[in-house]
Amino acid sequence: MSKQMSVTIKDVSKDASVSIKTVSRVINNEVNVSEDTKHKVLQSIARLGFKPNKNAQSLRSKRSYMIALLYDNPNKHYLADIQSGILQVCKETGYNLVLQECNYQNKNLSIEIIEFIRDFQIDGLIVTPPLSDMDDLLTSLDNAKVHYSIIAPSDKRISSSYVSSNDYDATYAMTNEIISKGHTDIGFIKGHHKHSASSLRYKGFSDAVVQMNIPINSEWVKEGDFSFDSGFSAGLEILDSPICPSVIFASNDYMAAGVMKAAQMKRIKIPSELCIIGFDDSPIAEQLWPSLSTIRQPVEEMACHAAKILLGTVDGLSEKTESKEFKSELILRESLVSLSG
Amino acid sequence: MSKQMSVTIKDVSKDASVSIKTVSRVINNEVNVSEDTKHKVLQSIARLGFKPNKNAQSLRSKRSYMIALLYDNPNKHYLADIQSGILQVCKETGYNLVLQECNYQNKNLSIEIIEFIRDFQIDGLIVTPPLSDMDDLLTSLDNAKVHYSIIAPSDKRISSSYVSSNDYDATYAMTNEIISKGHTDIGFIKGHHKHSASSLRYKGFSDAVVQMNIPINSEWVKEGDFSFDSGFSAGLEILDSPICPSVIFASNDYMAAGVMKAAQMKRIKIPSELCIIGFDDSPIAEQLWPSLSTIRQPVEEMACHAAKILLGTVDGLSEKTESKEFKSELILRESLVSLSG
DNA sequence: GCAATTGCTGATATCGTTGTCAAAGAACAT
DNA sequence: ATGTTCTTTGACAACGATATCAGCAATTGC
Repeated sequence: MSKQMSVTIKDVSKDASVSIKTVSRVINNEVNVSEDTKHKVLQSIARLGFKPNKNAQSLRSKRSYMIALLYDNPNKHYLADIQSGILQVCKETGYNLVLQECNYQNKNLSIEIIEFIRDFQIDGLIVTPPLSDMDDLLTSLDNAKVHYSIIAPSDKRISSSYVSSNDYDATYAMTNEIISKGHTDIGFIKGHHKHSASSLRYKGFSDAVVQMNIPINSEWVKEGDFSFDSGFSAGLEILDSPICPSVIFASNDYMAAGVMKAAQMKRIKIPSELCIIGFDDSPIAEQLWPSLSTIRQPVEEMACHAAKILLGTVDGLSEKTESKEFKSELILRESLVSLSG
Repeated sequence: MSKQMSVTIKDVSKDASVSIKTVSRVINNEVNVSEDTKHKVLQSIARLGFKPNKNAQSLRSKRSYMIALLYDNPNKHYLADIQSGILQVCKETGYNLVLQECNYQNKNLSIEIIEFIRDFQIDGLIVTPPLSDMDDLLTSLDNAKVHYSIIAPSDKRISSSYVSSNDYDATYAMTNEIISKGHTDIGFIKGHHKHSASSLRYKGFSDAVVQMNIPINSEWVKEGDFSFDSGFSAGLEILDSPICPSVIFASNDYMAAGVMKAAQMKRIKIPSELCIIGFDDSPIAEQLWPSLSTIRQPVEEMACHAAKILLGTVDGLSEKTESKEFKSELILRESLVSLSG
């Protein structure tokens, strides 16, 4: 206790008068240990304050008790939510989270990631958009027999470790909400084409519009990259059209904020002259004036679930968790009102 | 190569016809290895694609090649910047970053952190506000001989591993800027009292005001907690005063955004009737309309520097990096104009 | 010329766990 | 009584690196 040296399994085995292997058995909750010896060992462990050395465990068992988060996402709030969701599960299970920032354009990405996993014996990965949209990456991970779970908008990909959001349904529902308020002139700003969410969100919008026999004016449909600036430019372009829409639906809140700024600079009144819709329910949605109608996905919960799925496959102990699609929620705020006149 | 098994130092030693110790010497860049053998070994390493096993290294050398980021900060952008700054350095040096979210109210915080470090043999810590303001925590770390570097507003604490920002100077300068524009009725919203930045920022403001013989109206000074909501409430309170200030200076951008929303709801025109100033240059500052005048700290650079300092002490190889105070920059945007009338 | 120092190298112990395998005893079947 | 199986246990090797220390040349000092 007073010495600097830390207590090892050997000390425990002496204290409990059993072999080190038996102590190891108790630590790892193996079967075939009599209640008596188990109790004895646990007492010694408690008395000596023994903590297994993770590096020795990792070296021998080839498991690191660490999982990594793979991301290449400019949206910091999204990322922060993902991180805290994962960290909750890590805290419960004693795993640790390491960050791995990636560049989806990196030609060697798959190779580098697999090297990283081997180097640090990372037990598993959580893959977020847009990396989760890269089929070749996922295939490489499969081939390398890497454990992973992915967070992504739902589409047809079949995988057992899949946490998804229903982006299509969400924009479909929001578009119906817009139409029900009497609007027919609706602009749309798409997201970055590398994100599968972009096409799904647009499809939800266009399907809803077409279903109601409302024509899509292609002058009012622009492509952004999820950034404020791209939303701002797209907004300016749309608002420069000879005829303006009465609503602009942007594929995320940052772009919606860009549209709002563009409109305000042009002295267009929101929401009376122009309604604006976003996606994500970022903090900024509530902080703008007027506040932004948007769509909320339970990102933190999704990340939590993804971590549980991963640890379920990695760590036999925790019960298996199933794939799941999470539902989004429409958040109606000041920026969307019924069409007047 | 074809086998699943990874290449070990033993394989290299055979291939190069030297002892494993010599290979180890080469890996670790030790002295007293002849150029000849060094070359031979490096060739074998390259040929076999050898990568040292981090867990074995850690076990033997008691170093994990991992550093941890300690935080308890609601500001996600700040945190994201910190993370990417650190990750840059990690990438260069081959270290990894693990996240450790803390609760500054946790009574056992010091103990838990030190346990965490022992468990995972974490090589060092980077401590961010408000944890960096907790003297007892830092003392515990010192006693446990834990390597760490801290990021904090400058104050008198003496430490060799200290990256600081000049919050006092920054608000002092900004206040002078405000005064030079003819304003004398200035409100201020303080930040969370647990952050030392809060008092420093207020002191910079009040010193500048007092120096110019401008009285401080205590009705116009409120305390928030750095959140949008607290800024919103404080803003409403100030704007409900019988006489309103012509400027409100908030201790961060989120609170400033809250003030802006409060003003806009009251149909107070910005900036003609009320100027608003923030702090941090968060993305929202530019995205609001009118855009927010604020103060920019090079957070990412600071984090980068903190990581370098830490790895300088942890990892003898990299050259030592010194403590440093980073200067802030005034960002003047639309929300601050000269007093008219 | 001989001892002392320096430069380079390798055999082997070691870090703290888990894995392998065999032994001992109890329980059961024949 | 004997063979077979099951449960519980421990001795020892192994994981893949670094640390210690000793040995052997080559160089230096006097």
